[in-house]
Amino acid sequence: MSESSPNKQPDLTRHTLLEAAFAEIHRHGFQAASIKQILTDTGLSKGALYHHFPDKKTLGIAVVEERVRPVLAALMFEPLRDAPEPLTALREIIRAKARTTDALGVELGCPLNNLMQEMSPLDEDFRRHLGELFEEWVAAISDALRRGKLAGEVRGDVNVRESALFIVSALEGCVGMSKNLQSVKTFKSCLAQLAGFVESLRIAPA
Amino acid sequence: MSESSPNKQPDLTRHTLLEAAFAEIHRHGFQAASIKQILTDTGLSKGALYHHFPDKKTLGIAVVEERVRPVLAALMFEPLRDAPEPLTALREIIRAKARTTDALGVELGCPLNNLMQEMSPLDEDFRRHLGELFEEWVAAISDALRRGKLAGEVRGDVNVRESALFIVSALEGCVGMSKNLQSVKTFKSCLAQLAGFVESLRIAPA
Amino acid sequence: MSESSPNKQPDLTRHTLLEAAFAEIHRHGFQAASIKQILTDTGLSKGALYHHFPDKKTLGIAVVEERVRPVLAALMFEPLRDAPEPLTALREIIRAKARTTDALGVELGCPLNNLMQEMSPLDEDFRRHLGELFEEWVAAISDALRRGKLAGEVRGDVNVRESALFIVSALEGCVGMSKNLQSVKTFKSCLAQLAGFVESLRIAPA
Amino acid sequence: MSESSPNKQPDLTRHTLLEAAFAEIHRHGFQAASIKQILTDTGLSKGALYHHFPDKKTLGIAVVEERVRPVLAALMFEPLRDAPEPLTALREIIRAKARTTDALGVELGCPLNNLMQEMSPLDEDFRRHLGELFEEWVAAISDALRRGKLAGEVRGDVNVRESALFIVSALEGCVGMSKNLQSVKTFKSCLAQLAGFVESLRIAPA
DNA sequence: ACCAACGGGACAGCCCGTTCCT
DNA sequence: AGGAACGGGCTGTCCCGTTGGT
Repeated sequence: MSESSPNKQPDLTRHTLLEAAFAEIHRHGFQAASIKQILTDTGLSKGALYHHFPDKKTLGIAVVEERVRPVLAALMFEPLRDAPEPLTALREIIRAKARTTDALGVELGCPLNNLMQEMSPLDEDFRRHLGELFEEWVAAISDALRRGKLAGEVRGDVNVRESALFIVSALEGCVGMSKNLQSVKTFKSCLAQLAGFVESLRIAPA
Repeated sequence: MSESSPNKQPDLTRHTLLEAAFAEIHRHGFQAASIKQILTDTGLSKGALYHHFPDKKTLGIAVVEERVRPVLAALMFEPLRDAPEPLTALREIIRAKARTTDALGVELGCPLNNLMQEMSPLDEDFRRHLGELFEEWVAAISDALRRGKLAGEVRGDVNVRESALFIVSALEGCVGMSKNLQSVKTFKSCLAQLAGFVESLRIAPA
Repeated sequence: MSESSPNKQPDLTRHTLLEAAFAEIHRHGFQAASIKQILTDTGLSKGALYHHFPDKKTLGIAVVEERVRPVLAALMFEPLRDAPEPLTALREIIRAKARTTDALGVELGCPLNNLMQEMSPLDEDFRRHLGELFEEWVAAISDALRRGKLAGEVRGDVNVRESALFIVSALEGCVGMSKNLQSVKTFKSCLAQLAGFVESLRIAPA
Repeated sequence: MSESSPNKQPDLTRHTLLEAAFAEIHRHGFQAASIKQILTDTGLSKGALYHHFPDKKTLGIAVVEERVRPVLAALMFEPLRDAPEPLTALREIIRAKARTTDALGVELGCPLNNLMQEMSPLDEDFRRHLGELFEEWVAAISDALRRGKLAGEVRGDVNVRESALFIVSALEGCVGMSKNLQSVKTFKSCLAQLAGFVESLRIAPA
């Protein structure tokens, strides 16, 4: 007790900032994201923000690591980790994505993809962090396909790494396309094609 | 004080501005593109630019219409127009893209895709112009697949529109992915997968 | 014949410019008046304007001399010139002003007054031209009062010059006040008071 | 890089800005008032100003409310408030105004009147704030005249509201006129006429 | 007499980061 | 830990005037 006036929950403040920064960046991109807007949204002040993050760039990278990564992991990596039928699991993830995406999701697109598109050519640090996350994603799918082969689910002639790369690329392409067309419907039909591609990797049932 | 003299080739000035604006936008995105930089690059003045374009946005849209569109048409639309074997032509376009793309092309990505990712959620006018161009692209491929069906080149059960959408989406996804990874090699292997998908639409040879 | 392409009616062009400049200055003041807007309104180009007027300031002074002065003379000076009963004529001018002024007249105020308020402290040339016009006005009323004295219409103890100054000042004050309040009604009641003041200069009827 | 230190007296900074803005606006009008000049005059920075006022317009209105209004109240409203002989007090205010006005006062005119002339037709917010202040002034004089009637100082047939309107209008007209002619002398003789008008409202002494 | 093209400067708005204080 | 005050720079817009041509 009698800890003086400062906030007792610095972690909460940090979390609040991260969340608002994520939303602002998601909406406007990193460069156009306004520090002032984040502050207004949170009701905090410059002092709070610059106490937790030395500058805007560090904040941005923290958003990637602490906000984007966990969500991606929960949605894309975990479900594949121990799936007994990895290929089927992958297909179901894609179908789930198609089902759960709504107008807002289509409007703003994938945060990871947005940031990569914008920042990769501009800043090496951003590129490294984003690239690592992307590689993890590809690796998760590669692993799934590899395990699928061992389980007799995936065709033996499939190039695991290249297929995984293509799947992620095509998925991001579908998100981007639907963002531009602002159409949930085309997003779903596009993902259906991707699910078809995934199925084409399966060993034909006797 | 002004020692200048009116240009006899205003169209050239306009073209010069468009070209420099394209390069600047391609490198930094539209919002971060600097008018001043464009002026420095071209050696022209504020007055010159303001004479040809009322504001930055109009300049940006002019870049889309007068600089991005023609290139895209030449590379992607024209070769499909009268091809006797449309599916093969499409596959060759993809392969050609893979061959001709170098480090710079990978570094900056596809101008159309970049602009769509950045501007579609922010500005309705941009979205409309970019969306139209995108739709033309999809239509060009749809037509090709349709003609391929009539020519007995494409399988009858192929959903023409959906396939075309997916092909363009995946292509843009591949470009974006390689931009992020800054890797020409992965770009090519990713396009190879796409070429494989295209081939999967072909009627199996007897 | 065969006079080549230039406009056959340069005076018309000049007049057109003067008229548009008057309107633009009336609406926004001299400094905020936009050359470009005048050009847009007239459909003419920079070349035309700068052929007839060396710069914006000269244009502004020409508006005063060639557009404001004649109107003021017709409305305020002429009716007093040869009036047999000058004081009554003056009162009638004020009443006529009250009758004929509508919402638009109240909205923008008196062009002469507006320009004097804005430009007198800023530019000596403007001040001189506007001051001369103002003095003419005062002189016209002074003359009327003087002639009214000789005709036994105006009291002998009236300070002719001071009264004239006050009448013009109060008139401009009424215009300005009503412009601010955007009220035609108060303009009229204010002018009624002024008419009352003018009447107070009359010799009391026996 | 910044070697600055936060001010301990933010109110002083705000006051300084307001004062400099008042002077700049008084001299050049609102639209032509230069933010940069205000900053130079005060030795403050863009950031300081932007911290206290969101934009130029807000600054301008704050000048009206916090700088113009109090002065006007002290000079024009207060002396009338509890005066036992309101009409005499009003006359004395006018005479005092004539005595205390010097070349500078004549050169720049009345801040309230200047702003009303310039901004009323251009901006509704300005018009509202300025109009309210103006109405307060008219109300102060109306009250005085009304109380004068009760005290047997003012004639019973005087239209209180209209007379008050006219007095303020004529006063502003006199200020404007003298500003244009840059003449202190004519200002005083003009005010003398106004004082005469005020006296004409008095009940003739038995 | 009139025009398109262009020069160059100024302005308000906005932004990110820093410093002192509590 | 958090807040208010402030620095200083940059951007797009816009504007007035000039020049070679027709």
